[in-house]
Amino acid sequence: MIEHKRTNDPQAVRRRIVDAAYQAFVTRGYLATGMSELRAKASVTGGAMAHHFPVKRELGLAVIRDRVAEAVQQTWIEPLRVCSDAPTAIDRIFTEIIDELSRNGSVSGCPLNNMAMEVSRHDEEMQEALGAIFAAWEDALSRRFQEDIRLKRVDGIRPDSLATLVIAAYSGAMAMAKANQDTRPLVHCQAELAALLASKYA
Amino acid sequence: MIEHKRTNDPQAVRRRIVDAAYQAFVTRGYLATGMSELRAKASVTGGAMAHHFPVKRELGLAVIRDRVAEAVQQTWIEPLRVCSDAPTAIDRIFTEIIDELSRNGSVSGCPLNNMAMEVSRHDEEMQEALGAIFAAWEDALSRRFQEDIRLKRVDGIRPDSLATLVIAAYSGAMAMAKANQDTRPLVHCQAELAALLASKYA
DNA sequence: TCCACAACAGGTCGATTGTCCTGTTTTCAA
DNA sequence: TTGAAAACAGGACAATCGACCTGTTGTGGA
Repeated sequence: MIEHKRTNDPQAVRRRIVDAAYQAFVTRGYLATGMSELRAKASVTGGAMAHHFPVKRELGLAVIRDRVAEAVQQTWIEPLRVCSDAPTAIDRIFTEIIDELSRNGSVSGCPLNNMAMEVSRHDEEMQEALGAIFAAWEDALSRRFQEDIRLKRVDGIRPDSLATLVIAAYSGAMAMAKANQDTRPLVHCQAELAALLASKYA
Repeated sequence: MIEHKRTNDPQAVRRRIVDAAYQAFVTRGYLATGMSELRAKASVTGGAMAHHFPVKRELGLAVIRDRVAEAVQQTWIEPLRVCSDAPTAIDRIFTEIIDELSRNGSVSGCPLNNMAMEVSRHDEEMQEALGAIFAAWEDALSRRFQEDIRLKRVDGIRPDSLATLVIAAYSGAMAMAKANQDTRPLVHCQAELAALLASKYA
């Protein structure tokens, strides 16, 4: 008799599945990733997968709520909080991303944007979850601009629309970089945004 | 005996297929659209479909080269040519798009961006075709800025990176608008880009 | 006129998709 | 200690995917 040792660690199994799904969804895409592929990557059986995520939708929602939101939080919202002002944070974030992309050699795109582009039209609940992350992102950036205004670091800007422009430029540049595997769009946008903000900040 | 009248108009059949595929690919997505769905939409049989497009890849390539390239040409490159200067063209293009989206009530996103985000990582040939369209777009915009410099309408700008920023902002705003079905990101970016360009143009 | 081939009809094919099933093992509360 | 439910194993399931098949009809050149 072969002794089949079961791990029976539901939290760890769930984490393995969501980790594998997050990595696969943002690199290969939600639709392009099959459940069997995820089972293999996460080293879980069909039974375990079905227990934690009976349908693919729920796995997608878990990835969005747990991982994508966290990624935006760490790469954008947190740096915005700790840096001295918005332009410094934005410039640092771009540099960070460009360096990381140069290091591993391939551009997989912005996780939030990737998911949003693919699934938002198909699933209302995912659309809401993704929209909430976009809103939080814009809100954090807009509030940072407002704080800079309050601290007399800048004048004559519209925090809301400027925040939208920065996010749009970042997302768009990421999309272009992903499309032809080239970091140049990000470098260009970093330079232009820096120049734009420098002209506003004294 | 039922008389089955055959149309036998290969060009029209091909056009029907590519039209249906273009519309489906940019609204529902390339992977999410099945061949059977396209057969129904284009009202063609499996035989006709197999004759014109034996594999789905070729249909995707045809859509990119015939329709997506044409869409970018008409919505961006042509207006850039006929308007008095770049800022005017950009502002008009944004207004046009926003109006169109408000009219039909839903945002399906930028055709080029939609296709690029989904398939560029999976297929090298499609990536090249999409990259060429992006390059032509950037080139047209950059050349327009250069011409404005030559005509002494503007000074102290970097045409290349500014062109990248405009395209990235547009693509990103479209993605955000698509994600939560709201034209506001486009309106914000239009305003910010207009302000940015106005400060550069005398 | 005839024939080779393009154009099309209509159905079939294996592979893969996401989902779900029946058992077995572990956990935890009573 | 016992029983119920959670956690997991391993495979089966129908549906759908893209691809491709054989046959028929139209077309244009020799």
